[in-house]
Amino acid sequence: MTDYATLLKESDLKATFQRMNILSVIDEYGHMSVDDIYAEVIKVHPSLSLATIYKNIILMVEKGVVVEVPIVGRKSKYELAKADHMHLVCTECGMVEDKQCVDEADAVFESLTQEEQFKLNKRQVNLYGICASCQTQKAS
Amino acid sequence: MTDYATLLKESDLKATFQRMNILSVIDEYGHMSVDDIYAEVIKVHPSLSLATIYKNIILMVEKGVVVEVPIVGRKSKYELAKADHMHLVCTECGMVEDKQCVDEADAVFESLTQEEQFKLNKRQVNLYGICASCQTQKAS
DNA sequence: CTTCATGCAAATAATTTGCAGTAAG
DNA sequence: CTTACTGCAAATTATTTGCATGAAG
Repeated sequence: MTDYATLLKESDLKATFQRMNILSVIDEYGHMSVDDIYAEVIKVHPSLSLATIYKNIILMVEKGVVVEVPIVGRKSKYELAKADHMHLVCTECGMVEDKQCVDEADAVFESLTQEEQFKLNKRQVNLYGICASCQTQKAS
Repeated sequence: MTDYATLLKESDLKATFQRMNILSVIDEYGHMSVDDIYAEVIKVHPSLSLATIYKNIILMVEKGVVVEVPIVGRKSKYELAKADHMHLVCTECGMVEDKQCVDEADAVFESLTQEEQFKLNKRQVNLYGICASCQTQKAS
């Protein structure tokens, strides 16, 4: 994914310099909070305002370009919309890693919710723990 | 669960009127945001302050008495600590319902993370969709 | 051109903190 | 008694909004 302009236009959003910057930062790092995005983006475009990030995150989430990933004990992060997947979340360093969904599990969720007349739209699986890198650091 | 006093003392927290109120409200409704708790609790104890709720939620989460449930597009809710389970979250009305975990899925998560040297501590599964009651309301 | 987006500053909402007064154990 | 907890008000942080200017299509 590099063509953020097309992505934006397909969602009826003008392809501004600012929006493309925001998307590219999210894309590059994978999972970013509003503050993370701001910190990165002003390196390239120092006058880009926090308000613009807030406004655009809200818009892009509405349009489905970007997805919110709420996390225990931290501010939400945002990622580019993509195929359903799970998250490994390190409770030490905050790192978030994508992990492919497991069909077996998905099938179970599907049937579970159907029993209950619940119309399932979106699955969110976050696995919290300590990443390999933080484990070795703690050991030392 | 009714003995909030014991629960608190076991966690080295004084069993104050305020804390027992907060716990009983969470217990009664299942999943409550800070504001929800405040709205309920002042019915019984009108002078109980929001600050007290914030301070205690933080404390009780640290002590493991209460658990944060972060939710897409809304403020986090809190529930009493209990056996691992999943959540059905209605994106219309915000209702959250507990649903028992599925052993098969858990086993998969366990092995998936082990491969990766990730030390898994806590699983969080949120299934977003529309609850039966909101579906019938929309139909009408 | 026309419409929508940006940036700033100001407004609002959310959360945290300090501290004097209370209550729990 | 002693220590920890509460409530209030003030401080901070987070998020939203209004509006004049500027850029996209």
